[in-house]
Amino acid sequence: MKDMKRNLEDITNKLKNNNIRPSHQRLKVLEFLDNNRIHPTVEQIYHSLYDEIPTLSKTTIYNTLNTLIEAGLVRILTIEDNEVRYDIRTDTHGHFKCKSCGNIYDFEVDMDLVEVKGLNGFRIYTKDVYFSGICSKCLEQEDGAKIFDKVI
Amino acid sequence: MKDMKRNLEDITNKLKNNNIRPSHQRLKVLEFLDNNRIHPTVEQIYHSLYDEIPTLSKTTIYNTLNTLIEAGLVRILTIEDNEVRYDIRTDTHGHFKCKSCGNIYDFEVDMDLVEVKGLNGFRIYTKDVYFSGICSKCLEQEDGAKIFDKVI
DNA sequence: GTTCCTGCAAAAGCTTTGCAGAAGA
DNA sequence: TCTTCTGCAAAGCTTTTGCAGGAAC
Repeated sequence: MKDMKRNLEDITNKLKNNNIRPSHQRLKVLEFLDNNRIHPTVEQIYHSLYDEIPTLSKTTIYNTLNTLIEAGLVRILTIEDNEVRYDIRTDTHGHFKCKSCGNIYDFEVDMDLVEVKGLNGFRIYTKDVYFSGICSKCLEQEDGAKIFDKVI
Repeated sequence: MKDMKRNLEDITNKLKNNNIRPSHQRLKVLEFLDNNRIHPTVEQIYHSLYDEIPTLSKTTIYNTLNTLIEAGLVRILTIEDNEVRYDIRTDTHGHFKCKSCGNIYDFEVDMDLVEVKGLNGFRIYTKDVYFSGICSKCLEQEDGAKIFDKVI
């Protein structure tokens, strides 16, 4: 288990290695993404850091995220209409959105095994998989059929 | 090959079966989506129909699309940030976006064969697959390496 | 006649831009 | 000192809402 100091050092180096100045705000944003794997929106990041940095502005969150995306340290998730989310995991993995609680879960998927027809001669750079439904926690708490009726 | 009249009749029935009044605007929007499988944006639909219906408003496009989505006749594609697209195909299929020409291609994918880890006990309703890269046409036209440098 | 639809204008959100002062190298 | 970063205010876009007139049933 990493201690906080070590973690901060890692994040600082991550930024330095990509020629991004490790400003306080940038460190905090990247640290938040690293510690909270919830695929947050700009609003969530802003709200979470606001107590700690009362002078923080949303512009800075946008600036920082765009910088991190350009450097390949973060990627955008366009899971659903009108909610842009950000993910610190940049390797290929799937996302599941629960229609009941709204949480987004990561899952592992081996896309190399997927059979695809109609892309002969295409060069593929990125592969994304997005599922939606009801997560196990929500299914335990409520009657599944009731939820089904609610969301459809 | 279907003639135009027959096609219009089909579309009218499709609306009627879903308790949606087959107004002129709605017919034209659905017809456009059916004839042009380009996963258009609101802007594209509006622009394409404007010549034919000069009184058309974007509000109507939005209203119509939301009605069609609610009825399950159309679905939203959230392929990339800040461009919402609409698809008349509602069965499971993949989408490929070419980073060079921007076109979106459909492809067939058998998601039942995909091995997934981490979703035990989850109920899955929808499965979406989104790839990006360079399409075969663009690869033929230009040197692949050059395009690669350009988009990365 | 009654219900539903269209489209204008305005409002509401989210994201970007311009820029001046602050911070960092 | 010089470059880069932050954050306020304003602008730019996309989408939604309120509503009055019009169309469909």
